[in-house]
Amino acid sequence: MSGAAHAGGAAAAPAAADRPPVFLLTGPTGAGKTEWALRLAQSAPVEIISVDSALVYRGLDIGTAKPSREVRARIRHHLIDICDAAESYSAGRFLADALGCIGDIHARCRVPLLVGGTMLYARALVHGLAPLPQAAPQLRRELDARAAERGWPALHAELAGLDPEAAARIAPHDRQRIQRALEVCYTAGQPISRLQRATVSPLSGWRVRHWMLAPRDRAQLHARIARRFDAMMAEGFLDEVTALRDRGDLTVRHASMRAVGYRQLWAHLEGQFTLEEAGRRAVAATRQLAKRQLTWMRAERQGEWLDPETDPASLKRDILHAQAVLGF
RNA sequence: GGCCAGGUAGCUCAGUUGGUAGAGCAGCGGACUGAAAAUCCGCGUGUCGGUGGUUCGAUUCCGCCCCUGGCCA
Repeated sequence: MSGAAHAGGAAAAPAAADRPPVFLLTGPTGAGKTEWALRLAQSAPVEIISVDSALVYRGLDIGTAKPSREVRARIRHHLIDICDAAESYSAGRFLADALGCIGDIHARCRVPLLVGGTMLYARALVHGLAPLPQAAPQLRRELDARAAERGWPALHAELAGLDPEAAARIAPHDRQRIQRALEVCYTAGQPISRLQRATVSPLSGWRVRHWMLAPRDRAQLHARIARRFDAMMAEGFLDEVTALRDRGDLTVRHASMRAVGYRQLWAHLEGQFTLEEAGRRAVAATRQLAKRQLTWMRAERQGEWLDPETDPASLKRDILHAQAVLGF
């Protein structure tokens, strides 16, 4: 794994102030992360690395609120449009990609600013990811078939026999985690719970500043989410989803088409409900996503809460100060 | 104006043969190690439209009033 080079013990790491700097900006969807990061990037020597599981897909632009080509031409962005919508990106790929980008940016004597709301990715970056086997599509299909016949609780019971520790913390109906745990047990020949103990933080050798952007109250965030969805529809979100569906090779099972908004508009195109109903559901799903993101954020003790009203320019000095370290 | 059907949680509705009520959705809290914008776990007090009456007791039965929809004038 490419992160191994940076995963050395803390004893070997240089003093905190001398470590290469990495900035991370997370927040719930609709909090204004992109806008805030761009304003900071106007005046500071940063390059942005997207921490977002949907921005990686080409063709998902309007519904993901992807920064425009013009903006990206002005300020360098990474990990956007790197996959086809039929591909399946992953936390593991993200970690390897992000670490690669960070190294490149440092080599240019610039400061990496990681921005996004995919909290699993952000956690993988800050707290690490165990060296686990990749997804095994064929095995997943087999497990799906068995679950369809016997139900997920039966597979959960099977997991309890192989890896009691993992089974104890996974709910009997949590199909995704049961499937993953069994997949790892079968392909690695070891329980996932044991392999996970080998997790190390890839950023321990670097100096991480983690900002968490969130509006003061939830109602404000909900209002922004509703407004943003209306704006997306006005920009042609439905046409975007129609075009993706017309490709013919995508289904609701693809990760890209499970994204908030895409999934609901797709269902509308399938005739499952009216456009109005699809819109209501899409907005509700977005609010639920924001709530889950806030749960991750509250659990993250190493982040600094940042009010959206904070002027990004006021943090420019922190970036410049950090950049000076790279000169050594 | 007359007749009929409704008015119960933020929304859509169920229910109580009279002992003050519960589903789905929404919302809120939580979990989270290669699908994560995913997946899963937990949380249900609301003048049962208003008001009078019958009753030990009314959201439930009766009267009147208000509101909504439909039909008839």
